[in-house]
Amino acid sequence: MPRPRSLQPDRLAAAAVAVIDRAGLAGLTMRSAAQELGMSTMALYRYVADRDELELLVCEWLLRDLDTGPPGDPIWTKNLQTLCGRVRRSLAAHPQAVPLLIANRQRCRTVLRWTETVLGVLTAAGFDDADRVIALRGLVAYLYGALLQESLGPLDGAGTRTMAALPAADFPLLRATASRATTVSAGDEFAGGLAVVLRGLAAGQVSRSGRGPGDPA
Amino acid sequence: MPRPRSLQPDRLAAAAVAVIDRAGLAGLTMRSAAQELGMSTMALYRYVADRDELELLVCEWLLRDLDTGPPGDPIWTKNLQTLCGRVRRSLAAHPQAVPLLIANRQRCRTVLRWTETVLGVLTAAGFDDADRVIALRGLVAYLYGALLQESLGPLDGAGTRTMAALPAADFPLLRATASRATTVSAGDEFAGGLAVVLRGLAAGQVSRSGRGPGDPA
DNA sequence: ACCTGAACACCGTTCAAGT
DNA sequence: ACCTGAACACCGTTCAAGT
Repeated sequence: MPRPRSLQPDRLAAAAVAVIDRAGLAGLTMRSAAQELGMSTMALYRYVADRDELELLVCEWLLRDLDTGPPGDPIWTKNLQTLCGRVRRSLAAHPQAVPLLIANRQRCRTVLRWTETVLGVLTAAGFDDADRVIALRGLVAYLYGALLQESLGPLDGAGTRTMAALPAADFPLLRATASRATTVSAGDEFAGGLAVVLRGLAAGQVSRSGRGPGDPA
Repeated sequence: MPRPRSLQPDRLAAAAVAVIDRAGLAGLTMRSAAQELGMSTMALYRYVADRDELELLVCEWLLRDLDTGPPGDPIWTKNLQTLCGRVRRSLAAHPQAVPLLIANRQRCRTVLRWTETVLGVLTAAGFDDADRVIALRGLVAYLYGALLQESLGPLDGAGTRTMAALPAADFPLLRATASRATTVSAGDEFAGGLAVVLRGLAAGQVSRSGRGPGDPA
């Protein structure tokens, strides 16, 4: 006697995100997600093959409203700014989920569509071949790093306060900068760093040196 | 009858890193680290209070040879390039440990000393107040993001190959870029992206706009 | 077909016991 | 003091059973 499915995948993802928001990423388990839905743990396996698939479902759910279309501004750096800002906006309400998105970035279809659009902007701006690879990876490295910093250690968080209390003799600049940091908003920090990267991209072709600074001499 | 300690903290950290290199970050457990040393699991708790402290020990061990002194080049961007390259070099042999370092970045003394030196370079270059905060956080965001990308998805890794096999109709640029990416070395990628950020920093004062692109309108 | 609960092999950590 | 092993409360997942 077949019963109808009691769950939409959307509800499962939303429940998992609710757990993350309340208990952190470490608090998300198959058991806690099931409990959030009032189901047995094993019932989840009707909807996802394993925990990995649940994480992917969460990523798609987080980005469900992400506009991956080209912004269409005549200035290409402005388009990249908009595209990065949209991702940040999608995650703003769920900062603790950021590491989960980064881990699943290469399998999440929405991320792939977003990346295709970013590449369209870069291509129209004249980037090609290895330069386009480096421009994309550099931009995305900043985006992930910035979102991760916001997620793990907000500027007004405990880590910053700890640094502001460091011994002045050993860490004078770190102390001063950490104190000042508490007055910089997360939005200004993100926008300011992104402006640096975009100015660097606009300033010319990217490097094509043979050896990186971290490579063996 | 007191027995002498059978272990130096260094040996514990080295054993934990050996496990990470062999079995990945998920493979590091109190049990696996103890087994690597031929001790009982609980013996480790003579040397660290908990798993968190073991992770911190690993971070300090990974950076034990990191030179945190100012490079002393007359060109300040070159100094930042050197300082970032040193960190990358310290982690080159242990890529799987990168997420662990990022998670512990605010408690690791070596990271703090490195940051103090970076701030010295930025200060000498004329950065101050909020601009210095944003320059530091932007540079570090790139550094963490780039190391994380190298750690989680190397340019010649499975994720890139998957993207290169995407349907050409939906992802033409992503396909082409992923194919091209396999021919870009990790060192060139890191150096190229870093050059973008440094060029952006050198190009002028950082942004002081009131609202970020990911903030609510 | 959908859902459940017991069970298995893990995990970090507490605690009492051995030398 | 240093180290051990059993035990507890977790975890993801397998499997047999219920409706």
